[in-house]
Amino acid sequence: MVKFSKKLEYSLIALRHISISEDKITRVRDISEKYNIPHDLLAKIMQKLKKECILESVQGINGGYRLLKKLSEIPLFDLYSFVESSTSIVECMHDDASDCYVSDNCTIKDPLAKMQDEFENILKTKMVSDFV
Amino acid sequence: MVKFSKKLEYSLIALRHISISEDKITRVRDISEKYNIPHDLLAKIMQKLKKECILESVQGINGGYRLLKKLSEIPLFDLYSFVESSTSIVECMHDDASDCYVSDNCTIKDPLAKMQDEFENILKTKMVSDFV
DNA sequence: TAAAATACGACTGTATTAGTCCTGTTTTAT
DNA sequence: ATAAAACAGGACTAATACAGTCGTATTTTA
Ligand code: SF4
Ligand code: SF4
Repeated sequence: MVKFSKKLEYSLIALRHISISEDKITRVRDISEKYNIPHDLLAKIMQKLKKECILESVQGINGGYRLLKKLSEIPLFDLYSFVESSTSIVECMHDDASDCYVSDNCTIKDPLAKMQDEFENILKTKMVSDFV
Repeated sequence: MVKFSKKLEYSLIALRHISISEDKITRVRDISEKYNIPHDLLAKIMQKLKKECILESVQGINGGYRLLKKLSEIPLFDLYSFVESSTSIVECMHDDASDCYVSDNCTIKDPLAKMQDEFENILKTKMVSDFV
């Protein structure tokens, strides 16, 4: 199936929300309550985005998150690859070795590789700001 | 995650194989053995493709499958929608009602819908013959 | 009439995603 | 000081979807 994960959707929603509240520090709880997103899950996504230098965090009782980049400078592909466990449309294109037992006689690898490129290009072309 | 199902890959491999063997009737076993695809699983995929008028079947001891269409006349999208349970990249775009609890406040539906169109256009543009 | 093929529903196993829980650290207001 | 409220993060559980198996029936031919 070709389907985005909730994590990716939640990232988009959260980044959009933070970008709108401008300078102000935004709490995870503000976002999770407004959009009915599970707090703990969203929190971990934000932590991940911090590690990837998209957000910065402030701890403590008045803490929260703030944007480090403009949404127009974040390709959707980045978000996608940060958040998803794999970015390949088929098993054999993962970074680690393939263990597909068809592989040796597989006749469709090359065309699929091209399609993967097309898909990725869409993700690389679109910026997070396109979702605001 | 954005990933094709094995069913779709097996369909492509099988259709390619049948198209190469021209007129001859092809048994499921021929294909499953050659490409290490589980026989029973492939059999059900072929049954599905028969229902969708891509293949015709002959029962009995010399039975098997034969192509009804040219591969260049079968969009990948058709195969995709026959074989996958859902064709939408997010939950709320399924045919049946959405039960995403973000939905009411969701800010990203429209851009995602456009992206879905782009993805589908790739699938509609490519023909199964492009994988031969 | 036995063998070998398709037909098909029900079932099981497995992988991934989604969500929860628990404990820790940091900062601030009181 | 210290309690409250925020981030930090690992471990766990639950839900879902995919992949594969099994059993039985039907069809056809040698
Ligand atoms: S079937 Fe072919 S394309 Fe698919 S995972 Fe295996 S080797 Fe790759
Ligand atoms: S979060 Fe928004 S885009 Fe995603 S499924 Fe829910 S309503 Fe649709």
